[in-house]
Amino acid sequence: MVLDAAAYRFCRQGYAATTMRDIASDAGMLAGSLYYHFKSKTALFLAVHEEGVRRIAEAVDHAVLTANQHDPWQCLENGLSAHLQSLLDGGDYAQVVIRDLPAEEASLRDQLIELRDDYELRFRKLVDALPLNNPDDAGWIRLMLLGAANWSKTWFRPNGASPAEIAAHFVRLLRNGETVGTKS
Amino acid sequence: MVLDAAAYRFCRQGYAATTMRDIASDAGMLAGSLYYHFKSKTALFLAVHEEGVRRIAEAVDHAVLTANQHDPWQCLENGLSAHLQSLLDGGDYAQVVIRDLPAEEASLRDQLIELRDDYELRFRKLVDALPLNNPDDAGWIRLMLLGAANWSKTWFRPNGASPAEIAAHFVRLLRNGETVGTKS
DNA sequence: ATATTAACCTAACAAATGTTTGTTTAATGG
DNA sequence: CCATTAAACAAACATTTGTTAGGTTAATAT
Repeated sequence: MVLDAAAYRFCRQGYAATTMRDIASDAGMLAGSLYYHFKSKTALFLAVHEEGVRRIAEAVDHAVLTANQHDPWQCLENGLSAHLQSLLDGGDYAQVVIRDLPAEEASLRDQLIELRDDYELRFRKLVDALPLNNPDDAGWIRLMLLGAANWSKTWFRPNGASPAEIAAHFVRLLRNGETVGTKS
Repeated sequence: MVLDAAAYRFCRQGYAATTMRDIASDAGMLAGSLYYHFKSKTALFLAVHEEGVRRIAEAVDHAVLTANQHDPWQCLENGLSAHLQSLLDGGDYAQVVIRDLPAEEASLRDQLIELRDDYELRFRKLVDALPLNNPDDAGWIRLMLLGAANWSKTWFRPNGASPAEIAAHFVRLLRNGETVGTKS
């Protein structure tokens, strides 16, 4: 399928380094034929990006819903685990969302950033639900977790720790220092 | 200067989207003239990258040396602060190191990754010097801090928290949970 | 004064780029 | 069986790309 081929290439080469002929070749057709499905290269990239955000969001929402609702830290860990899983072995679509945004057209850039912000709103909620010693730390915890998670694609190796394990470690390190004094 | 112009463009547009004519124009000359100074586009990029690593490494080394040598956490925070400062308001060179690596030529990629690994060795040492409850956490702490730091260029705003403040928050959140029980 | 060299220009090169146009094929519905 | 439409092709288009080759200028050293 065309979108799959585009995701494959955009994921590995980035936007600028990917040519319409690359994508067409992978999809088993010629470059011109792509314009029957998408009206431009940027439109094709936007479609891949949207599908990527949709998939990650779906995975995270599902993971959070089925989490232990009585432990906000566990909810957060489940969400982060789903985020990492989508990113690290969730196929090409998810990684395109994290890769470099094409800086050329400002309007496209703004659209992509808006998509990403909408998505990250989920983690804002998850972190705000935590019982923190200092509620002002919520923002820092969110930035730390998402940053560390998104950067993990640079050092992740399939034979190392699994996405779920990584999420557990990250959340645990922050939880130890922020657990409120309710030893029940 | 040619290298400055290259850093400027590579930083903002990435490798593939930057043309030799872009760089030449900013440097006040024509595209062909660049080949007097550098033998190819990749050589030019490599030079920018090397200079970027050199600058960050220098900043971090200096910050760690002048830190309070009796507090490993403070040393780490100073190092991270210098790292963030280089990245966020340290000019274009530093950011090129963090931006996307050109995936095209594998040999170039490997060279760049090696440069980055050499640099990150400093933080491996800084984290290994920490008095941790569980020494196995050293690796996770390093990955978390560097990941969160490198990702900060996507959300950093000059009118918000300063690089030094960001570093302090990040280190504090981890320190609270990992302080060994020596209350002296 | 002459030779040398650094630094840049001019002009072109072949290849690659996103995109358009007109045409063909294959499937589908009446 | 025929009309319609989806989906692809073939071939070109105008630019843009990295790169090369040879010429020009100004400074420097001998």
